[in-house]
Amino acid sequence: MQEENIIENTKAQMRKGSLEFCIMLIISKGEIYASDILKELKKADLIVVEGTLYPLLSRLKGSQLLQYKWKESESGPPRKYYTITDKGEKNLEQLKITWSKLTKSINSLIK
Amino acid sequence: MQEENIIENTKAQMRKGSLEFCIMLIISKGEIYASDILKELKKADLIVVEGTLYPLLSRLKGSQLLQYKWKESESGPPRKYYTITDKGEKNLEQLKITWSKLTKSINSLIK
DNA sequence: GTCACTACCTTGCATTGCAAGGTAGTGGGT
DNA sequence: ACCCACTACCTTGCAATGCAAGGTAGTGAC
Repeated sequence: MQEENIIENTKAQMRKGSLEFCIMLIISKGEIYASDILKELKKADLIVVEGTLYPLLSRLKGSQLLQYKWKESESGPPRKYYTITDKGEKNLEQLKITWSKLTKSINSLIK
Repeated sequence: MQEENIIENTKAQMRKGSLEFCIMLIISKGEIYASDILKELKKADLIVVEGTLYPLLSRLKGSQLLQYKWKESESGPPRKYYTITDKGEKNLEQLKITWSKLTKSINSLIK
């Protein structure tokens, strides 16, 4: 770890911590494919790269929280469109609760 | 990763992400030693173990965000009491901003 | 002197984000 | 027919780091 980058590093850690949660949130809003997930994350100031996203999507698929369908693109190679499963929805509800508790805990530490 | 423990795992990741931040917050409130930091974290529902805390404190010390003084205990071995440095305070202010932005981003995804 | 307790710290493993590099489909220009 | 740019998918290898487990040492009670 570079001495200069402590803040950047901790920032990155915070982001990492909520990554799965954020991705589940995005996909829960409707079918979407990887590149557009990256764009959504970027819009929310949560920088993520391909090498992070693809393995993560595979993991979530492997845990049956997500599923995908291949769809043709109008221009370019076909895309994997991800959607959330019932199991995924249930998990996501739990994660929302967890997130809410965590933010409460930390906000109480800040005060 | 065990299939059963997806929620626990993601919960753990969320906790990890904010660990450094939380520890800095706790120490910024006044000098404290490792075992009491663990108790504070537990009170805030942020479970951490020794094997995590000690290396982290060393890292933060190495980055000059923290400093410590040895103090005798009334019963038992001496303790390392940690305090935050000026550099640490500045970092912590940055981290508070980062945290605030992150929660806003994620809360906007939740809606 | 031994035991219990507290407090410090280290080792080795597993997870995982990420930079970098790889494969392949589509379509436009020549 | 060929190449090139673009998009989209995925993998490899490295480095960071949380954690279980185990280790060292000071204090005081019996």
